[in-house]
Amino acid sequence: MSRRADQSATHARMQDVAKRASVSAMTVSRALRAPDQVSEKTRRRIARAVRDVGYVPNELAGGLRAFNRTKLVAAIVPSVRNSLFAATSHGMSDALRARGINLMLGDSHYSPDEEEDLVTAFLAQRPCGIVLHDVVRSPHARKLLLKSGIPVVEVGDLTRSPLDMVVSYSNYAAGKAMTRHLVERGYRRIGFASLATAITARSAARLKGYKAALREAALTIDPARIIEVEGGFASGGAALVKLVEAGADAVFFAGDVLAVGAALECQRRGWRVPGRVAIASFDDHEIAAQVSPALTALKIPRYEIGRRAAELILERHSGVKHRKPVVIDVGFEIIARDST
Amino acid sequence: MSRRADQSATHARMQDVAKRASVSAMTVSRALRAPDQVSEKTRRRIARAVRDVGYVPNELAGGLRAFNRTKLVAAIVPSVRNSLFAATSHGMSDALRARGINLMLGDSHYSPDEEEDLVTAFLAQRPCGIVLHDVVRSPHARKLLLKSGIPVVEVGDLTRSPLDMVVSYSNYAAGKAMTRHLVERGYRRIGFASLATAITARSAARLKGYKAALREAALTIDPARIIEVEGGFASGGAALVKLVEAGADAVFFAGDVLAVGAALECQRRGWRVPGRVAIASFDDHEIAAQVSPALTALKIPRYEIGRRAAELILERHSGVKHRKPVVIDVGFEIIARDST
DNA sequence: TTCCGGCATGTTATCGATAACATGAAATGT
DNA sequence: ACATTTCATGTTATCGATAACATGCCGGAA
Repeated sequence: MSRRADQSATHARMQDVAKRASVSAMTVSRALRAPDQVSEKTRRRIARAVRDVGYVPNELAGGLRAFNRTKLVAAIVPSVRNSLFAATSHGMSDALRARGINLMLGDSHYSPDEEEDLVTAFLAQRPCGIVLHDVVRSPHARKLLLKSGIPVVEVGDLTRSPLDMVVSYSNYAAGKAMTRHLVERGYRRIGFASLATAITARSAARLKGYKAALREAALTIDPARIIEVEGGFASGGAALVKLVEAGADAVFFAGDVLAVGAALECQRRGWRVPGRVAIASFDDHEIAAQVSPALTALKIPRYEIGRRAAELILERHSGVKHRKPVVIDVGFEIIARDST
Repeated sequence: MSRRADQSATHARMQDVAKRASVSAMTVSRALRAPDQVSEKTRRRIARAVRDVGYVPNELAGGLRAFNRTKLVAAIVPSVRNSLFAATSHGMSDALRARGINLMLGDSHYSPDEEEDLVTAFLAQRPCGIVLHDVVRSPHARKLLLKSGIPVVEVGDLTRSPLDMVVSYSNYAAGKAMTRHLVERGYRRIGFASLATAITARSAARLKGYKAALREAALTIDPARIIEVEGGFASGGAALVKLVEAGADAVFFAGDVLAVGAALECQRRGWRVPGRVAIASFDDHEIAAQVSPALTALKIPRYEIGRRAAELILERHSGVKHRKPVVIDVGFEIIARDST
């Protein structure tokens, strides 16, 4: 009896397929990866043997020998619960599946420590690419990523000096553009609500854009009209109330689903939007167009970002030498609706 | 010069660390995985060498030799965009990270073909566990999963005969319970809207529950008051209008975010809820409590499901022999709010 | 006929880590 | 003091596939 007595709970090996098809393992390997190098007849025999034994290639072994890589792209998001990242992941996944590459997904919970752990854990799996949905703060993690030689794409914000490549819109420009939009509509006491700027660099960039637009319009920047809150619908409602009490005639919600929460709060209170207060949203969630009034929002091409990021990784793999650093600005768009 | 001339774009190997610390590779291996087998002094020397060269273990090689598995759990969801699956993934991820295990995520787009491809692709990576968010329809995929000997957890619906293990609530029982709730509140012409029952077995089970409850209450089942729609807010609104026109005095939305969309539609039209029509939601999204009126909904412990699924996989790995089949019912709860 | 070249297939070495076994020194027991 | 265990470490073989090289066969050019 062979060393493989415990047949039941084990995968068939290429060797098993080979024996069944009366060829060598190498021929099986070729039949699967380079069918044109194998004669029609043996190829058919092998295909049958593969099905008969239920053979599933071992990418662990194959990847190790062939390029010391798996056919997986690692993605690290600050929070899997956030549907924005889901859209980007979706774009990546679509672009990668065509090439037989799958996704490894990790959640850093907005923590630099967890981010560093994840980077290490993922690098250990030898992915063929890495996508980071936020700026990498840990210096050690940056060092490891650089050293790895693996294509890295950052998609959180449009930095000028990416680790390797970046695909994004500019949070600064977007924050500025939307604020300018509010100024143009005649609002003068514009409030700003976002997630904690200390933990997400994106929020900080948006805030800078907001301030720049106000300065440009010679409006005063009132700290009482700038607040940071947790994510979530309820939180948006609370923020709105606070800002209106601070005298805001419009509020720019630069985070998560805050704006929708604010709009719902207004409905409950019977506040007219605009009129009592205008509302602008950073992200164009499907629901932003459904509440009444429909919300003015920034449309960020999230899916597109994922797709382009994946394509960059694939290009790098097929030997394209990018002129570094690679910085791709996908832009954004303001969808003016009834809330401003 | 060694075969490793191209230092820049390559990972350091255990051998490199070993040389630097003047020990054998095996000692490095032990220092990392079983530190108590290595003396304090050499352990420190190795730790320093690891940092100096920026060594990241190669799980490809390690996994191959040690157990022919990676430290990854594969999860297949029908759609990554759906935040319900995000909650479950989150629960899994939290439970797994503590053991250094990460997540591989695939999106089947509700297609059995893609599901089969994904199962194959994931099995090829030799994950240490698999979680399926839907019933596996492809017989070939089922065969492969069984043969693999890898712990498999299904979390889509509470089937009596899982492939291996199942952690879920009963879609049938939930559909029945919510319908009964509506009956008890006095509604007699209860409509039902869900995603296509042909493509998601879950929807079909919910529909059966709905019908059973009506039969139990001796109410007629009117096909004109049962419709299938696409997911999304807008879609829910359209469904509501259609069902009200068909004479419904209450609608049970058994899918995605349909109920919220319906509530928003009522706001736009100025329809009183309840009064003109009552609305019940299958899932207790955060937003269901935020719209006015707040929606009656089923609370499904999504996070909990993910956590328990992960724990089952971990148990299996630490040698626990479950008495198969393993069926865990996590139950559900009806949160009665103002919409019914 | 002879020789060369392409085609289908086989053989061997290897990817990087680790299980299994081996070794030598220090510690312990009697 | 000697046998025996314990502990820290080293050596060798191996996981399963594939790169690199080798072989043998057949057909056409010379």
